[in-house]
Amino acid sequence: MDSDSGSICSRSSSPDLVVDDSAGSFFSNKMFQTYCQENRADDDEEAGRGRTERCSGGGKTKSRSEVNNNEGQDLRLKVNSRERKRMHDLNQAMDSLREVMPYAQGPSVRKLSKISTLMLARNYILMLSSSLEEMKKLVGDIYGGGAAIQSRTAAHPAITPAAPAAHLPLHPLAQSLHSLVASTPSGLQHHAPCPAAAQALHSPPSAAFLGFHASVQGLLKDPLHLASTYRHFPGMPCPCSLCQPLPTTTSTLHSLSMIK
DNA sequence: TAGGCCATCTGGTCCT
DNA sequence: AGGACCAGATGGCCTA
Repeated sequence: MDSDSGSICSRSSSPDLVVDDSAGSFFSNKMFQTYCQENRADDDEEAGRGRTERCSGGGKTKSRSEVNNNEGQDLRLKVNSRERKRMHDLNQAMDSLREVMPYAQGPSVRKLSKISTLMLARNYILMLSSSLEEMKKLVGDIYGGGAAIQSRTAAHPAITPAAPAAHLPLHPLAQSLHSLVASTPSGLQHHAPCPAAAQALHSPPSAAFLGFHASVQGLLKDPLHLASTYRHFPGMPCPCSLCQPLPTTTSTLHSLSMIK
């Protein structure tokens, strides 16, 4: 009935957002489409009837007030439908964000709440950023002196720049990266409760190098109850609030203040 | 049963 | 004027 209702699930208000329909998020796409098909008609009709009296002219000529009433009603329905669709788009975006977050996804794991998803994503980005910075430093340390490497390779032709790791002790970050690369997709299934088991699974040097402080972790509260729903990847830095690095920078201080 | 989370409606504000 | 965005209110569902 509503002219707008047919397009509820079809268009995204954010054109640059790509949502993968094949991905198996909880309330994304399939469930939502089913929901739309089942409730579309009822929603719009009930929404109108529930709040504003519907004028049933019964085929007779409608008075001006009735026409205005119907127009206002239609407008209200259209606005409601748009708002509903906007929120659905927002939820789809939230689902697509959940899909790329490092937490267990499946029928047996409860979906992250919106606030948890956002805060987890923020912590994850911060963690990746710091890891990237550390990696840059590491690369700078290893390859920084190009001349030094040249002279080294000249003195020892067997040592090539392509294979420095074979002769240098692995940096802790490199170790953690190795474990990252080595983790298979099946390894992406979380299996360790936070944070003690995660600490046991992390190789101690890499965990320490990435700034995870178990003694402090134990003291931190988890206001979002992430620990109950969030499980950790083996060998992977954890972005959850329990495993956050110490607030040594202003950004992390901000993150802590954001956690209330 | 209380509290958390969510979907929806609604009115207001801002922008094009 | 119409649409997007936002926040408050409300009610339903689920879990501890």
